[in-house]
Amino acid sequence: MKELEKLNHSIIEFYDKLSSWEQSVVKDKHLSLAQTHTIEVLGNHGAMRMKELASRLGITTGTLTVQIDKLVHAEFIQRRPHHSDRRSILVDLTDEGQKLYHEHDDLHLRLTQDITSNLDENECAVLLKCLSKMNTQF
Amino acid sequence: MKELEKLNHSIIEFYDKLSSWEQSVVKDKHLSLAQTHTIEVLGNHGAMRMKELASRLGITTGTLTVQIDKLVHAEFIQRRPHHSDRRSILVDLTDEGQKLYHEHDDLHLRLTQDITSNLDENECAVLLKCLSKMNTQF
DNA sequence: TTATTTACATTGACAGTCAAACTATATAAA
DNA sequence: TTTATATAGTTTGACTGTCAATGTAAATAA
Repeated sequence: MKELEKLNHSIIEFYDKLSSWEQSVVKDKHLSLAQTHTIEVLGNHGAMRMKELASRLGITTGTLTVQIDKLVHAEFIQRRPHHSDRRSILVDLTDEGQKLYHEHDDLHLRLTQDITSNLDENECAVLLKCLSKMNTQF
Repeated sequence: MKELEKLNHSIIEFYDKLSSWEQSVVKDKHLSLAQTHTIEVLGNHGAMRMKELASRLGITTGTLTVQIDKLVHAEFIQRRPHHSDRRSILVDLTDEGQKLYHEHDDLHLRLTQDITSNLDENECAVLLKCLSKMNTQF
């Protein structure tokens, strides 16, 4: 039980620190957290409908519409018609958006490299296994 | 290098899932994420000055003032004079606020229990060690 | 053909946020 | 001591992100 509490505390601390890191990273650029997250999801999963994107982001389509308007205006995102459903719209990254996504992804990778620099090979392997198991268990 | 990318991806996924979980937890109650976080920090560290609390939350004192106003009104937080500096104000949880904090903390503990249920004893130990190292490395 | 459902957009009303200006107190300099 | 500067917290104005409710067009079911 005591061990579980330590683990719980460590997870919360880890989450907080990641959160601060992300905040400071986006503040350095001229992007908001919400916009970055939108670009992140599109970069990870590719073009998708508004409905699906909103669901992945955990926001309503109304909110997303406004969000996408801004990102289209900033030329990071483009709207395309859906091939079979004329009600739907496909949202996708532009080349500029892709570039931004990869820049951000690189920052993440560098962070991961930094914070795992004190872990040995076995620890890294176990950590990855634990994270995978936890992610499926969520 | 490939292993590092997997780790990076797992960390991002873990962070996203924790984020969604927290969002849904606070939505179930009638509290905002920001308010919950404020109560969390005060519960973890005890009474502190506005300045320090704002810094820990990563917001300005102006923003915090408004936030605390609401939480004082909701009777989860109280303002107290600072013993030696009359410019400063100590912010602290009320009994009601403490109760709320423990409720939230319990939810976190239960989540940790859930997501680690498929890890064996050794994995848990290594995970804790990795998280601790990563937290100090940040 | 009509009714219902679905996808997205629009609007109005709030939180949360910051930067800048303000007040009161503390600290340093003259 | 008196004055200047720095610090803690508050207030205000502007902006973003958010939802709920409503609207519009297209798809699907009756």
